[in-house]
Amino acid sequence: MQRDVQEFINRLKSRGQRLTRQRKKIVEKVFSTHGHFSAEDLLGELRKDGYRASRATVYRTLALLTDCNLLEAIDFGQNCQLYEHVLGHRHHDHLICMKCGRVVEFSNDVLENLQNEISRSMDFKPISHSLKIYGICSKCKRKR
Amino acid sequence: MQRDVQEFINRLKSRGQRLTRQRKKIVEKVFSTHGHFSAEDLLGELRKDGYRASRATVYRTLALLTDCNLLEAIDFGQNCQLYEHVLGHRHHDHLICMKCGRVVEFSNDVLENLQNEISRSMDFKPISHSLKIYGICSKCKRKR
DNA sequence: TTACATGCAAACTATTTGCATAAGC
DNA sequence: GCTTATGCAAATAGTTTGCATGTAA
Repeated sequence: MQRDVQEFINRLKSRGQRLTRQRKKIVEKVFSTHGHFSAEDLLGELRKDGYRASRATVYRTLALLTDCNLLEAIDFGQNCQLYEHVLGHRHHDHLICMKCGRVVEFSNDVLENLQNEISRSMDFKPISHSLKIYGICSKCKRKR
Repeated sequence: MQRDVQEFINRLKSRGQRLTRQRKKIVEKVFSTHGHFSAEDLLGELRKDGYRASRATVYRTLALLTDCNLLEAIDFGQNCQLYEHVLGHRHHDHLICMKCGRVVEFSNDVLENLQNEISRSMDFKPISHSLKIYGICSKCKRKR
């Protein structure tokens, strides 16, 4: 958390951009939150703290953090853009429960390597990827 | 193409729904088009043919086709919902060029099996998945 | 002091919906 | 003729933008 905030300040400086009151508050909130969150979630959290930042500034700051590679934007489809921390979190993919919406992370090196191999065999230079497996999570399976 | 249209008619009937002039025209266009297309692309194609169907009907018919499992809706992120045929097309994943936007399909059984294994090892019942690998395609690599 | 950031409200994009009218079966 | 589908225009949701004003450095 402190490290992320510090890193944000560094990257802002190196870009000649400013650390405003709003950015500071937003970034602190972003990095004290865990898991995936949306712009609207974040705005709600800020308001709950009695802090009012404009919706536009929240969106602009999320874009800035993504651009600085401190946040990753993950598209969970149709108007569902979520964000997650980058620093200290290795790359992972997602299992998404179609019943309860729960998102579970996983990572697997064999899978990563295989994807790279496949890409190369198609003369394609892989840079990043997104894998989402949809199905039924353990809790929901048991409920049936 | 004829098979898809026929299948659509069958599924409509079994649902007690009607084959309207608009649906017929839209479905013919959908299945004579290859590759990925958006609702707006489709509407444009229809208009180019001098045929005017309302935007609402195009959206409603695409949803119907998806519901009938004749089309698959693939989310290419942020306001980029594309569709592709299902019948006669085995499951595949996508390589997406970050330079030119070209989309190349691939499929790999080892990859599929591995995903299923991983899911099971996490007590998750996989139903479907979406894998997109972003990078630079062969043409764009050569251009550099 | 001056360039950059904010807040507001309006614009935008893709999509959905309510309702009167049209048309399959 | 009854019920489903269409077309329109308005609504929606999430996000972006123009511009006057505020503020960090």
